[in-house]
Amino acid sequence: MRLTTKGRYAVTAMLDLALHSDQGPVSLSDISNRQGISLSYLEQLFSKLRKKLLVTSVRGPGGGYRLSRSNEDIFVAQIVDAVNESVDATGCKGRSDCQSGNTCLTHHLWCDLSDQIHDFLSQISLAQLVSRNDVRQVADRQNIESRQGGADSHMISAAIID
Amino acid sequence: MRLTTKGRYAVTAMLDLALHSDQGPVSLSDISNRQGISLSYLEQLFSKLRKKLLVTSVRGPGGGYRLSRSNEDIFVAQIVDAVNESVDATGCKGRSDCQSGNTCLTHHLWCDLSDQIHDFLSQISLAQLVSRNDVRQVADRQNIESRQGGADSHMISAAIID
DNA sequence: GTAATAACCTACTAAATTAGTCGGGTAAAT
DNA sequence: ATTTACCCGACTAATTTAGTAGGTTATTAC
Repeated sequence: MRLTTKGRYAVTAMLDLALHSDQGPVSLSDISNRQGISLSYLEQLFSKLRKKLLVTSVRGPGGGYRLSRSNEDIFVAQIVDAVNESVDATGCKGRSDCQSGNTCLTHHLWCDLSDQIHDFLSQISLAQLVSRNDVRQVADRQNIESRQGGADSHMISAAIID
Repeated sequence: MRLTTKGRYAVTAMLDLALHSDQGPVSLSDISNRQGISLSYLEQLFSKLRKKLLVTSVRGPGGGYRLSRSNEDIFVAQIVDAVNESVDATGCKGRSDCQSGNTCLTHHLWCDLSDQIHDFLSQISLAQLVSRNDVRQVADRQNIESRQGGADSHMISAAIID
């Protein structure tokens, strides 16, 4: 089971895309600025997201990425699966060969847990996240920050206050 | 969020302990043989389990480890917490400082997921696992194997068959 | 057509973590 | 006294993460 920044970044970036989808294609440098994620790293993640048909790209000036389908039809589990290989909690990827060829004592427990996590993340769509209050609040803050010049501008103000 | 072999080994070992608790203290070398986990690695894990008061130790010949309380009062979440630091899915460990001091866009989502996982694993006791059919079947196989001489004896038989 | 933009691609790298190993101790039973 | 088995710290190889670097290709604006 691995859920690290890779999966978290991917979901955050996709949510950013969903939040700004009314403004035409969103460039990775915009996402990088707003979310504080390295541009090159985003490129790697979006390469995978594109191959899994979650986004489409538009090249050239004014280009960027778009969600390949509606907000409501993209689920967190799909995004995490696209960049992590899976949210599998077993060590044997469900093959039941965890103890040198045989099923280990706790195999079924980890299968149950995997199902639990997958079900949970499969039920949450980008549309649901967009409409959440906590998400809207953070998004509003980020929009103000990025208009003032970059994701870390609050750090500078903090330094000035000090 | 990390759930790797460390946590899985710990739960497997604790379940082995629960399954053989009627036979007095269980030595780590017994667990190592039955479960195919390195002895030195088990020692590290049990050092943490002991510090978290999940097991008690008996030194000297015939010694080993015992569960510190009843089957029914030890839960999978406690075991995983004892060896991993936590099953937290956020990157900021709940501190809400995920984006250079501020809350990141998906912070609350990962909090919800963490709660979900923790609730699930908190409800499963060792006693419940011991009474599961899938666990009993694997345990029976392991008992036969270990009487025949080690956890990997089936590998040898397989080699002979080849 | 040229310059700018931004996607696309491959390869490399530093840091962290995992999953161990190794070599010694120390307490208790025979 | 010797064996058993817990206890402890340091070390290590392999893997993964997170990010960098340096380019190429497609598209738009001038």
